[in-house]
Amino acid sequence: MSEHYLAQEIEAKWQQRWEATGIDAVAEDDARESYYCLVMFPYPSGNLHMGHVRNYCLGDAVARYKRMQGFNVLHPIGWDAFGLPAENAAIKHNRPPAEWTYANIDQMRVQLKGLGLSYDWSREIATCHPEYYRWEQWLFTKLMEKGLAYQANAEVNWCDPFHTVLANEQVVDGVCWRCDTAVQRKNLKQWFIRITDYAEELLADLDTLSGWPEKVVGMQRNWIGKSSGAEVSFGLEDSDATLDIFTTRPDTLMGVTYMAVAAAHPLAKKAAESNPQLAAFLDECSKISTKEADVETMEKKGMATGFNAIHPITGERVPVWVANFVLMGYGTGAVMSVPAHDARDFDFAKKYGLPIKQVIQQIGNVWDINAAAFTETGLLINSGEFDGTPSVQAKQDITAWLTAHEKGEERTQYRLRDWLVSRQRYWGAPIPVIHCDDCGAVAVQEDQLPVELPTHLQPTGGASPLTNCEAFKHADCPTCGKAAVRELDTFDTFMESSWYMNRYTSPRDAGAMVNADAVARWAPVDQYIGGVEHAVLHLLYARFYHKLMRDAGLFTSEQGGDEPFKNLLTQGMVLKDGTKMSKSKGNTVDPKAIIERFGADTARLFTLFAAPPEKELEWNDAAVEGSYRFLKRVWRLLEKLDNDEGSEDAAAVKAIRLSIHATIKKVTHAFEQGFAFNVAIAALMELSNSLQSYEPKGETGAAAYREGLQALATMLAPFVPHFACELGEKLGMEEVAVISAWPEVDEAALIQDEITIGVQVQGKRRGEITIAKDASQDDAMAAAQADSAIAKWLDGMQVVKVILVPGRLLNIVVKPA
RNA sequence: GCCGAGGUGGUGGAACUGGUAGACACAAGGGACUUAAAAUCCCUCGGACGCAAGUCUGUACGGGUUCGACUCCCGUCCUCGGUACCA
Repeated sequence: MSEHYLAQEIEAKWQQRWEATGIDAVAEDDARESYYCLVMFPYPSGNLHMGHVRNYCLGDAVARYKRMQGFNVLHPIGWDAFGLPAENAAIKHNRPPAEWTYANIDQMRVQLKGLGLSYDWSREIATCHPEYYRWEQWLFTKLMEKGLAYQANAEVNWCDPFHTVLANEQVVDGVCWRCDTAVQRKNLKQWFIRITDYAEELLADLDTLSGWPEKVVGMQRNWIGKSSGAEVSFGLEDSDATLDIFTTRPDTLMGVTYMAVAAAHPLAKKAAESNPQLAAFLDECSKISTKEADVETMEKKGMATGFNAIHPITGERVPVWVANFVLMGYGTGAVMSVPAHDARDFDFAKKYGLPIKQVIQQIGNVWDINAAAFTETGLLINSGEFDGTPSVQAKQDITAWLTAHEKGEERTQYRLRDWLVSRQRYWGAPIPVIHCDDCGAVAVQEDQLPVELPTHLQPTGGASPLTNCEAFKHADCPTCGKAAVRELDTFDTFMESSWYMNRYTSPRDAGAMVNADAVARWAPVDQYIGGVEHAVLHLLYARFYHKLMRDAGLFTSEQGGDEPFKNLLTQGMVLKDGTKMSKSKGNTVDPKAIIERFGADTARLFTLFAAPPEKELEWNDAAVEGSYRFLKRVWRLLEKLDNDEGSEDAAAVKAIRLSIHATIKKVTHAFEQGFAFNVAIAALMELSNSLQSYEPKGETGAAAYREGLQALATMLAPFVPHFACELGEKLGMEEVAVISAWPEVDEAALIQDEITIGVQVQGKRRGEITIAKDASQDDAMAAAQADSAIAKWLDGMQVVKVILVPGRLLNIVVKPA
């Protein structure tokens, strides 16, 4: 038996066999317990990149392991097929995005199959199919009925030369990526979904997500950003209008020395009418991108409007300024400024010579208020009747005062904003609305769905081609029948990726968005796996959408749960040269080359071995070959399979069986606790090394060797399924990657009579001793004293304390006698 | 800026609940086999001193807690991800 390991041949053989037997398709009537393993579906960019490979190898390892544990595993795949890159490619190659997208899907499907991933291909979906997005349109019309979808104005990045809206990604250093022109803010009427109505539930249910990484739960909690404070109404001099603001620090209200409003605030616009300098400043403010990072890191600037607000308690006049960091649409577009107790207000006041009035005194210390803002809590000063009150109490007292005088009230505020779902783009799902001059925005009726996107249009880089597509544009008003026009915006692609996990449970259902029985059978997803970059947006929208679907009556809490993903594994990025591998950075590694050279199993093994799943993986071409060499070494273990010459060696058999079963325990633990596959594979390598140096002697010796090889083949199956199946076949086993059961630990094999532990003196390692497994502290101490290497450190010393950590070490604390 | 994560040999990483730092690999160097090469096998491999035995030192940096700290606490620096129109 000296055949070579021929990866390509083996992989083709097993892939054909799996496809022919349809082994990965799940049956609804299967009696086994259900398990739903989901990987984040890919955007069909055309080529599988290493991030995909990592994601899908992790998912496949989990799915295969669960199958081997006896579960009926749903493991589906599909395509997140709408999006900006298709439009960019369409412009570049002068062919419609649909053509490009479908060609990419075909290409990537072949690549995925080449990796030997155990997907149920009969459930494949693509979000650009009308049969898919029609249900998203349907749900949107239901949300309109409930008032959960609405229209409002919002600012976008506008490129004037191209006459188009720019995505944040297309704004580089404040200018358009293609023409280098400074972007402008433009106010457009857009569609929103009221995710803020669900803020409280989205926040509360985070506590139920025990199977999620704490960091993701924390990030979502911060993103939702619940804060309590007060809404305060400032008067306006010579006007009946008020200037309303929200503050989390009503205790600092007496320290307000100016107000700041957004450039787009009506008050700012009004002031600019008679002030050309201010008008120029507002124009300057409109040339900042809408990215939060840009807004927060730019130089803070402002200008007085000439208007004055009236302080609600003192009645004093407070100047109103325009500030470039205050944004219209976040809250009321106005803030109160307390330079003494807010770092940003402090810097702004210093810059423009505005007064700084300290109203909170640090307890037990004198704070130099001219050096820095004091942003913690303390005792009130300079606050009239509130003097001497602690901050916490003052928050309540001042809010109560405002409430009593009808100048404010207690309020809870969320950082979370409503979800803006309309995009001024072509390659997306049409928003199912018709605009009628008489009836306004009317939802398309259910029997008229889907509103199909014309797929033949060619984007030009300017306005969406839908705006010129007469055939699409015109429709009759569903209410009055008059000629009207369709909504020409399309949905944010996060809409499609927010509910695909539920659609997979009944992907071909033509009569409903999801089938409640199928949801009951599979949902929620038992294990979701995807990139950590989705920790907030995608994962928050999907949680929200799941609740929307539940509340639309598509399934009940009992059937589908209140949360879509029970357990979450956020894999780290695949990096090259220390930065995210991405097409736009041109630092991608093509998995194809690795598969062609070493085979899919080597590619799979390496991506799982090179780093723990949740950590970033720094790509290293040279290290891949090591994984290949490991497979070859395992392969050669077959050569000793039928050896049994020599006389039985009970000690060697005991040692190898200990090694086998300790490995089973370790690898199983990796699957059950946190998916440390890199450590699991290292353990399998150690077992392989042990088997390599082991000499099978006699009948029991050969039997132990076979046991070890079979365990190795079985445990390799989730990682390198083709290799494991071939190895298993040569060992006379059933198809290990699909049928065989996961090996069980023989506890008897793990029992050791003697163990070796380290010995420390003063916490420093000075030697080791071999003692009985259950030796007492005195026995261990005696053994240590009998060891000359250790004894010399005890010479002339008095033992103060002895610490025995069972199975680990002995630490002897001494002092000079 | 804000939120989150991370920093351990030349490299990727391991180290259980605070308990022998560097498992398992990669790279490198040396050797065996070979006419030669590939493949394979064996040895060395954090740093300093030392012929060696060994001793000291070492987990980004500075402090602290502890019999004992990569692990816990305080502070600093750096890198990466997200930051609502990339997906």
